[in-house]
Amino acid sequence: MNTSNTTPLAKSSSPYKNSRQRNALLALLRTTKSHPTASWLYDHLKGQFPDLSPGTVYRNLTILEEQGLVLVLHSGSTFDRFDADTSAHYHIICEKCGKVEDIALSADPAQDAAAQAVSGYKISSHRLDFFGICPGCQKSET
Amino acid sequence: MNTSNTTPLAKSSSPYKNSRQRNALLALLRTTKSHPTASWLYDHLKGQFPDLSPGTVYRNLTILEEQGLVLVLHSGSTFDRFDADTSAHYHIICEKCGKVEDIALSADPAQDAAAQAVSGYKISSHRLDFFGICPGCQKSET
DNA sequence: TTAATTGCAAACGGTTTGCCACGTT
DNA sequence: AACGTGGCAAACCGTTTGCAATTAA
Repeated sequence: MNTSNTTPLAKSSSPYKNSRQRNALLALLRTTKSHPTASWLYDHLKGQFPDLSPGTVYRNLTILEEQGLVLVLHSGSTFDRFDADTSAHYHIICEKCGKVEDIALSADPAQDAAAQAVSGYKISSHRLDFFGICPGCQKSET
Repeated sequence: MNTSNTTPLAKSSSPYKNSRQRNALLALLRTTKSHPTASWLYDHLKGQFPDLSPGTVYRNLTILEEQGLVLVLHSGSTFDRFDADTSAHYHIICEKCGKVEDIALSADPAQDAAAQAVSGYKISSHRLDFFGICPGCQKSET
């Protein structure tokens, strides 16, 4: 048996330390339902952290995602959006202004079992996104 | 009434010409269900068009999408995938190897009406993607 | 004291674009 | 002839990364 005190810490693969920037980032993301972009988060955190760099925002978003505290939305643009609401819910995306909103349709967890049966995949999740024109953009349509 | 023969062609905003490269691109995309990337398409077309450039592939994929002949899949990677099957169908994505497959679940068009009623959006489509581990990757899991 | 985190700046990589010659109509 | 298209190369832009200094534990 191993009697030394140099025993490798069993799978302590993520020894995160506390970070003011990361805490503020998560707090900010939790104040909004607008599914902001990294650049929006960066701009809004600069008030608190004048020397903030984009790299810090991206690194921390990655960590928060690993921790399961944040979801990344690949909404179809060239940039990603982020969501601190990790409960099962669906989104609706405006094809004109690019806005991403939650949609009040209850998520159906049974879908995963059906998909698993049909595909042989081990399903972990699904996403359902609707595309259309939001009420505001409908008014101003040409 | 307008008797001149310089009448602007009413909204002829897309006077596409025929193009060997674009025809071959669509033909190639129609031969596969693997939802290939632009780079895969580029590599496979180089045989026919040794001087082919990536720009041509991207420009033509954009045109084919405008024409409704090709769908762009934002599967969560840094790059997009393309699908010449424009019928309503859903996808399943392997989180390990990145493969994208069609899933044999019938699409439900009624979803759009429900979403429209609940959101006030004018819905045009929805996408449903499942995430999980494919049979092949399950075997080789650590 | 150890190691995670930060800011900075440079690099990355998929995609887009300007330019001019070529192909299609 | 008119104009969409192709090839080439440079630009673009959101994101990632290497590095030395800072900060958390």
